Amino acid sequence: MSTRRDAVRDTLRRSEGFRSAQDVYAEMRQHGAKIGLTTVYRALQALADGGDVDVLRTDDGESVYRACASGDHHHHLVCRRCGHTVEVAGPAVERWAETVGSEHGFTEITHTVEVFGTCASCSSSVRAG
Amino acid sequence: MSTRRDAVRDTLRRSEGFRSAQDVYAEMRQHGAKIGLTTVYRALQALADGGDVDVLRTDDGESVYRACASGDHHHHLVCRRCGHTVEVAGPAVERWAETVGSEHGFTEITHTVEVFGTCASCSSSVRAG
DNA sequence: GGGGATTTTGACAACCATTTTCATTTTGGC
DNA sequence: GCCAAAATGAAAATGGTTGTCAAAATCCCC
Repeated sequence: MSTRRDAVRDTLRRSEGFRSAQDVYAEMRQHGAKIGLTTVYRALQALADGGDVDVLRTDDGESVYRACASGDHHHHLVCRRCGHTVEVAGPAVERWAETVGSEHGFTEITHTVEVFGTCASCSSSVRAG
Repeated sequence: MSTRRDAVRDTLRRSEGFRSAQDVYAEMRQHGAKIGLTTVYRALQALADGGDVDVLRTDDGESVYRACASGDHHHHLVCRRCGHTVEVAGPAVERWAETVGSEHGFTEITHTVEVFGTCASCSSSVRAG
């Protein structure tokens, strides 16, 4: 009985980058899906809790979601113009975080790492335009 | 005429970790300062724009501010229990972000890195309590 | 299938940090 | 002192997100 949740996940999978709850809702409605905003929020949360999608916060405080290919721990390289996202691994960063944390006596160390930039196609279209 | 702004900065300096705008406002009022919430927000923004304070977002979307000792680029090791914060440098991370970005054709690369953990005194008080 | 308990759904209201508005106060220049 | 420009702050607006609660769908045991 998770038709709705599956629909939300599918919508997310079809997207290249991170999408907000409101985005997902609008897109689903546009495609004729009969679903409420509340349910989209709940589905997104459940998906995030279950580790099926990754969440991050934009600079203006919106939560954005993405169905990632890898279930393993990874980070994101996000185009700040078009939102195109590449999943990247960073073993060096993992080790660094762990080291710097324990050097200062911290335990149960976690970290957030996101890399932003302008992707190749966006920088060429800027030059062209 | 930046008495207010200076007062906000001073309040921030007296804090160990990151504080929200509402925190700063409440504390200033408690100490008898005559200042409005709007002004605290404005001062915090100006300070952040000028690079005098660092900003980050909590998991629940609140913006929190900190007057950092170093004006240079650095990251934070934050205790998730008491908020105690240590400024850390990560040259390896800087290089990694730059490398991973250009490998994928991205330019104008920036990054956000935060490390969370439980600090020594918090983990010992948990064991004791 | 039937019936009742349980879960899911979604329209709407409530929340709450943050921003905007706008009238008042303060400041700086002369 | 006087005026224009900037700063201030109380109150209202904003907007993403969450809570409420009644209706609808689903499950489960018979």
